[in-house]
Amino acid sequence: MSVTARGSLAEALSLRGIRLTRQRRLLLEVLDNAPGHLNARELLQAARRTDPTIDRATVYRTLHLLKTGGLVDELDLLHLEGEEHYYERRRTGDHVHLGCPQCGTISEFETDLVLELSQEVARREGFTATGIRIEVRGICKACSEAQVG
Amino acid sequence: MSVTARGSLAEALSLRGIRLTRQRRLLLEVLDNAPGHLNARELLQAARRTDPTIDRATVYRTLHLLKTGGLVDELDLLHLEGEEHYYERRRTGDHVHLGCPQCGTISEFETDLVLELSQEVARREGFTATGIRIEVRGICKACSEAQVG
DNA sequence: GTCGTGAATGCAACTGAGTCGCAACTGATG
DNA sequence: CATCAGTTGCGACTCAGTTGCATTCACGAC
Repeated sequence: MSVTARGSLAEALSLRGIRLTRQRRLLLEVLDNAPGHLNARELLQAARRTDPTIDRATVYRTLHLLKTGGLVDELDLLHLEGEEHYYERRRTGDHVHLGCPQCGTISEFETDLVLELSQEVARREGFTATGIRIEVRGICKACSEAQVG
Repeated sequence: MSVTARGSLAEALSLRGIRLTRQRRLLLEVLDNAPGHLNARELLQAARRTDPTIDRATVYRTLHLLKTGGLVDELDLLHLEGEEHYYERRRTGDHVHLGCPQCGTISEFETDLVLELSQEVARREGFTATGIRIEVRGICKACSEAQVG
């Protein structure tokens, strides 16, 4: 349950010579345990439930750190939920975000096509992908079934 | 060269019962003739070269209209060039944006994998894609060649 | 052509995400 | 435990994007 128990994020930080402060540990924990995608405001709110003194600027600075370190991915989820950015822990399996504007649901989908795409980009363009973001907008199964009957 | 000559955007608007005002015609023309991707501020600046009285609010309202009408796609280009959104005319061929943080170049890449992806999403999830956005971050050919020698 | 009307515009004030400078504090290291 | 560069909290700031409202305009009816 704690980040230090799971290890990787905190370890990755200290490996990069980044100081592990109380605030960073807390933010990592919140990100790790979040059920869905969080934006900066939600991350701040959640963190303040544990440490009410943590500041907005710290959240932004930490997110920036995690982004450039490749530990967290920044998404906007097709602006289905708002204009802000959302953040998620970077995982090993690349995945696609599916957003349905009708019900507002964001789901995830894993497919080898993501890997194939980065390979094709490398083969045909000589472009070495370090990160890939795929967001699909459309009508989810539940909504299309509800529409038909 | 003019939007009305090319037709589709302006036509598509009037088909939807959307009034074709002087300002909208101008914005469509600018978008159509733009060499790369424009953000709202750049679009405003470019439009003001022709009509100095056009307002920021009109630009945002028009972009919103074009987005929801599916005539324009909104991108953030992995925030390589800034935190704002960028806009491009929606075309028939789906394409992928390749962004290189080292040189700041955004290039485009067409591949059947985009179509395959939307088909796989439909087959495996029952999700009917209406729009798809793929942004790849990585090292472009020029930069990796420059690095090696 | 001109008229009437609802839609669109310009303007100015506002909201809220994200940034920055700085003084106070603190985690890692010896 | 002393040191100090890196980090935090704070408050002020920037700027993208929105909104309410009075004025203007596109466009169909006549």
